[in-house]
Amino acid sequence: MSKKVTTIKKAKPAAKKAAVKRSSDQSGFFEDVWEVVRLIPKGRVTSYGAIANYLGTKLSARMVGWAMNGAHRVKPKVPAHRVVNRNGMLSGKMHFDTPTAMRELLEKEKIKVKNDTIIDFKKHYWDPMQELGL
DNA sequence: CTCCTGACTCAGC
DNA sequence: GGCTGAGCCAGGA
Repeated sequence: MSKKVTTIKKAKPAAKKAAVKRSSDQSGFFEDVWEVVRLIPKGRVTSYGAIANYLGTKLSARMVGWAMNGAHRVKPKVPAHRVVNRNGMLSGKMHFDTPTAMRELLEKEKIKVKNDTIIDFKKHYWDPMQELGL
């Protein structure tokens, strides 16, 4: 059975934003992700794989996105809008308050976004290992 | 405790 | 060159 197939669900409900339990904030892994994301300079973007690789979990870029899931409830604001998939597509825009919030924020950073995809993504690409120094 | 899903990515067809 | 399948880890039901 495997997966659910490729039918990508676009219209996804806002889901529950409540149910916020700050009990498991010791994940460590999550904090690391948020920290790296917060280190992303303005006008720069990075991919999940880059962060995952920097953390050493390159084999699981998913976890990075998972960490973002909690980024909404973290105290310091996490520029999740600067984190996109390796394609530069705003995959997580649907998880923002509004589907256009991510694009608005990116455009505010002088980053061109077209069709939910960052133009010249490679140019705005910010590698934590390269900038932070492995 | 078990099963599944999930903001990804790579490899295979 | 686009789509399918499988792998990864962690948290929620």
